[in-house]
Amino acid sequence: MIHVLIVEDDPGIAEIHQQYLKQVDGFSVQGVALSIMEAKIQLKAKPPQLVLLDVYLPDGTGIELLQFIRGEGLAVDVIMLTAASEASTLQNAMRNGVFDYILKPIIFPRLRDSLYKYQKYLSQVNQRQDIQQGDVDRLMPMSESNTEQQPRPPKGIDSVTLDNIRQLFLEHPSLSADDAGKLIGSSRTTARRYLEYLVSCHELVPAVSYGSVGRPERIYSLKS
Amino acid sequence: MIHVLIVEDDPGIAEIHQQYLKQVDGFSVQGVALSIMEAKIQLKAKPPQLVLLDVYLPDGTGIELLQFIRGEGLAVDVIMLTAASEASTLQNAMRNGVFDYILKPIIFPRLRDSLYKYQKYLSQVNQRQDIQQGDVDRLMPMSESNTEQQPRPPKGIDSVTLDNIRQLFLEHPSLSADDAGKLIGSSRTTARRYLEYLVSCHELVPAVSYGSVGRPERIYSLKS
DNA sequence: TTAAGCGTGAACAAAATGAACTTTATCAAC
DNA sequence: GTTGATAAAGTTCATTTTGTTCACGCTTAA
Repeated sequence: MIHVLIVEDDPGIAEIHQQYLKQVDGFSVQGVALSIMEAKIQLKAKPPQLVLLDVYLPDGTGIELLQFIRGEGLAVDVIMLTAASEASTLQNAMRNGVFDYILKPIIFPRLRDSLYKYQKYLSQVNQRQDIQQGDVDRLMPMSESNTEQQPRPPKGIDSVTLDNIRQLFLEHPSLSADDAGKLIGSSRTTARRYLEYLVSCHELVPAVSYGSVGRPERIYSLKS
Repeated sequence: MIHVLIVEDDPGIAEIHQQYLKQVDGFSVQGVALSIMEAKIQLKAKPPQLVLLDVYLPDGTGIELLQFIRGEGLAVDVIMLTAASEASTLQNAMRNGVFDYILKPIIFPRLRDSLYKYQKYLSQVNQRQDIQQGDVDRLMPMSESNTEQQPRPPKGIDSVTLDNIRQLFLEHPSLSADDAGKLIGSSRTTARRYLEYLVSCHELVPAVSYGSVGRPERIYSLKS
């Protein structure tokens, strides 16, 4: 049984997380902390194996608590559960060895997958005294299987063309299908296919631009 | 250019690592430290982006240095390069957010892959201000499927044919599979096999050339 | 001489693209 | 409101190239 501490300032959300955990075999909620102060007390009193950690807390950030845990050398793993979508926060969390980073709103299957992976990870680490490169590669962050596998784009989408389209938005904040086609040297049809694909991935958002007469133009921009 | 600090007590091994790094585009060795003390001084003086870190050092362990780096909150990533095969050391390293963990004896392709992955990771993190779950899953440790990857040895690749293909690019900046086949007197299929192999080695990069109608041509060029 | 291994390429199947075409959303004039 | 002109979106499918398969022949070892 893996004992979990939930650190989350909103009691309603904390309750939801607790309910989620109950639905996953092999995990039990050891406690709930509504602030960093409370979390520190509970961590000292009885270290759990795993902490579900929010970033925005009343008396500091989850990253600070994470650094505290690492500083104390506690044998505790951490899964971030947070609305913090800044790349720098993610990077900071990764530097401090979080096991996973899940963005709110929490979707249960995503959390469940992560918990199962943690379970598997623990059993594999505990099983062995000594390890080999193959074991490391299976367990480690950016190893082999993890990075190289990019979710294969569907048929009709070529990864090189897709990259070309993505690159455009580094320079141009917003584009029509016609513009994009001209810029990468393809037809409007092809550009449109990729732009719509990126919209379906939630990478781009479409807007409408009205001209003086005729059907309005569809303009694509980077999301948020 | 990514600046790297090598921390390794054996000067001979340190030299080998330095040679390896020189062979990988986009990395430069900023310094070599033979002890933890030396490493701390260099880290303070001029933090590198990446540290290649051994575990067994004369005045302490690499894990201690790693914890020092995290404690100081330095914006530094770490790849462990070590003979330490205890599971607990790996676990400790992971808790402190190492990017990779490579067991000695170091095999160059394994290190190179890791460096390329780090390069890719950096560019992806820097590219965005804000992130979405999909981005996290691509960048994070245990995300997505963790099934084993095929350790594909270069079977089907003949060293003489490979050299012929490589020679072509001294004269021609970019080629299609068809061109290459004609130039070395083989079929398109064979030329393609080698070109794709070189892409997977990061020696070549593919682009697409759109014609007036029909599937576009894949054009291969030397990397950067 | 036989067997096993491996690189090759002809033939085939699948995929990505764009010209031509159809549909749709807007504006302006009535 | 209705209608017509307009401009762009959205769709189709022939075309061109990629990507894959597998039998062949060449080499090597027993």
